[in-house]
Amino acid sequence: MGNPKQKWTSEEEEALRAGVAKHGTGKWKNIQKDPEFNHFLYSRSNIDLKDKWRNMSVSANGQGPREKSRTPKPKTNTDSPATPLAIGWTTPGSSAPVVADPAASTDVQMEDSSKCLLDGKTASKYNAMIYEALSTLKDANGSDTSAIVSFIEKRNEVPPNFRRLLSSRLRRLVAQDKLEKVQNCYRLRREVANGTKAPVMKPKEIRPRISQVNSYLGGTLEEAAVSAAYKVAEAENKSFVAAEAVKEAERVSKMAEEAEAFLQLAKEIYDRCSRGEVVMVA
DNA sequence: TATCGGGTTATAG
DNA sequence: CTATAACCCGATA
Repeated sequence: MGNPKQKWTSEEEEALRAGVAKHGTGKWKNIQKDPEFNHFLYSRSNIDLKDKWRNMSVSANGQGPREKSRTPKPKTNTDSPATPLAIGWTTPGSSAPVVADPAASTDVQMEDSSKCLLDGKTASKYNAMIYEALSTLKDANGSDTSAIVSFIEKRNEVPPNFRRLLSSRLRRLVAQDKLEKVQNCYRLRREVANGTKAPVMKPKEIRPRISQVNSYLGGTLEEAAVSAAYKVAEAENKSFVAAEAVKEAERVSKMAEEAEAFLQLAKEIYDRCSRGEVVMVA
């Protein structure tokens, strides 16, 4: 009766992946409680996390462990091309060298203005910091930029132009209805009472992109496997290494989504510049 | 209590 | 119909 089966959003999947990378597999309750991920996973139980992780592992493996003896699928796998791709993973809080991405062609046609913007990984890292900050300093009216900056600066090493960077992120999140802005303060916005689903965007929109990206990469397994192995080192799970490598592919699709939004921001800045306004871009 | 693995139901193709 | 994703349940430490 009251079970319309709530599908997992990509934000939730991302949070789960990050959580596993941070805490390790099996620490489902820890991940769920972690303030860094709770904002995404508050509506999921630790059991849900476990089940979801199992499902993701299965689909990443091609076939699998979770199948007794059904129709054997001699599916001709779609792995052939090889495109160089660098994958760098940094857990929030530790400063590790982030490998610069080779100007991922996200198919968006625009003359220039591809530089000076964040890549997907960095962006979601900052997003996580923002959520952590806002959920920790629980201010009913929200927190202003300065408060957020100082909170994050206390816990993480941040670049010198971080304040400006943060402003961009905040504006982005507000535009996505993830945050609420009242006067100069920002505060979390959790979507309550989701009848069938209250998505800010339909997953159908980005699905095609995923296949697009999937074909874009392919022979990145060497690089990906290395970083993936590092990522789940504490999880010491042998079969998951390959699975994680594939997971990185889906992560790239997030980048496409982010890039799209950044374009919007860039446009805005360009707009203001052409209007004679002086905009500093660090 | 949290985790795990098998089982069940809902949904997409 | 089948295959898969989300959810459920009992066993176990």
